[in-house]
Amino acid sequence: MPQNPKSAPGRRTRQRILDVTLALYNEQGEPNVSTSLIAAELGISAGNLHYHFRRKDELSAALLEQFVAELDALLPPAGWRADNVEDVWFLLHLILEALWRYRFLFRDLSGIMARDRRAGTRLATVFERSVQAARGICLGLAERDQLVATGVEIDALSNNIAVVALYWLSFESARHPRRDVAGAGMARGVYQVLMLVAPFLKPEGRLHLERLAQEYLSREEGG
Amino acid sequence: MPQNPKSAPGRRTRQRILDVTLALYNEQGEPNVSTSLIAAELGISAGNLHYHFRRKDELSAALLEQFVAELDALLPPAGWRADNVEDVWFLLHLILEALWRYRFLFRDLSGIMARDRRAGTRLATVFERSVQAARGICLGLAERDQLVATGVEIDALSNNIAVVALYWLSFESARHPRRDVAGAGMARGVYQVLMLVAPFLKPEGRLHLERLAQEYLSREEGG
DNA sequence: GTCTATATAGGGATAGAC
DNA sequence: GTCTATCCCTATATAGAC
Repeated sequence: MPQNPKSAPGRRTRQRILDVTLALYNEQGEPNVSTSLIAAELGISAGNLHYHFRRKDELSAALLEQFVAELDALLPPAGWRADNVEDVWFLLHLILEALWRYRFLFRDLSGIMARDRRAGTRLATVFERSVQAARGICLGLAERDQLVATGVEIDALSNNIAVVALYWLSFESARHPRRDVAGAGMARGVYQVLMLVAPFLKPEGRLHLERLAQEYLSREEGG
Repeated sequence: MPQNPKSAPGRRTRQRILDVTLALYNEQGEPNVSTSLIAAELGISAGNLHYHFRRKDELSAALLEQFVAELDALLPPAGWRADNVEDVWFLLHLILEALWRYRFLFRDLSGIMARDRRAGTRLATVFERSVQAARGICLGLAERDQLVATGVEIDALSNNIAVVALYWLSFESARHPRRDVAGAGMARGVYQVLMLVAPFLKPEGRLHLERLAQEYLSREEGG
């Protein structure tokens, strides 16, 4: 693709800033990262940084937008129903990857919401959609006679799926400071979520899941 | 109780500072609360505040100690086993109350750990003990033939109990910004945790639990 | 678009009087 | 123990040259 030497570098700089900022936020937490640090890390001046993003919260807001966009693309639409356990597995894996990439957001959730009300609404929407996706998993498997549960149970289960999926990585890194959580942590997260569903599966599906799980976990923890 | 007018006011001031700081941290997040704000809120000078706590992190650390102490007193000892579902219910309720009182900690978990390694270790220990307490619930009910699950299932279940118990309140307040989460939120949290255990209970215990749950939830949401 | 230099604010922390 | 006054530093943000 041809690149206009006038405009293309600008776009790339903007994106480079976003990338580096995301990395720093994830490492040290948004409140602990100063604009000067970001600029230094990029090898540009603070002034230049402010040319691209006038204020720090514009930068943070842009990252939040990226996150919401990525998760929005991943989360299935409103009426969606899961087909089978393998699909659920794969979907969960993609979602946990996205959560890991933007894990800084989960550090100061209420702080973000307190400072910027629009951001809060945005996050609340994503959370709500997550619960709905979880419902889609349960209802889909129920409609295909793979899962048996009452309405009340599905309600509770959907909530618990969302909580474990969203917070598993935070939980793991809090529990094991200075351990690299990324790879095995995500596999384990998917596993934990599916173990929520397992008790409601019919015996054959449950066995199938357990076999999948063991294989998956050993592969991830070995590699 | 007789109070020495020389020493008693000092002790009370120190505690008043801790109380007000805790409230502000919970409302606005630790990084967003300045020492001057704390002093203003208390109606004392910044200098006086620094007389009691030389540096801000000493203040934060003191609050963390309070939290660990309170939770430590609540969490059952290592070899503990649950007797019945009612006890579990009550225990969970007390724990969620403590988590709610110190909810600011759950905003910037990794930030806290990054800044102060001792604090991180401290929190990791509490998390670990929470998982062990969850195991104590499962194993206790299993030993009394109220619960049926394999070792693998109990492992996964213990982790999930801990995650939901620890993060439920964060989840709820992120999902419903500007709603008062305290009362109904805690009841709902206990309910969600017990719904994790329910599928592994024997039929009679499960029914018993469901009846308890409905009653409890309606009471809390009504009042 | 990028730099250097600078303004301005705010927060943490100290000194010394009362 | 408490106050007032003040210092120092860091961080955000701006101005203007290149």
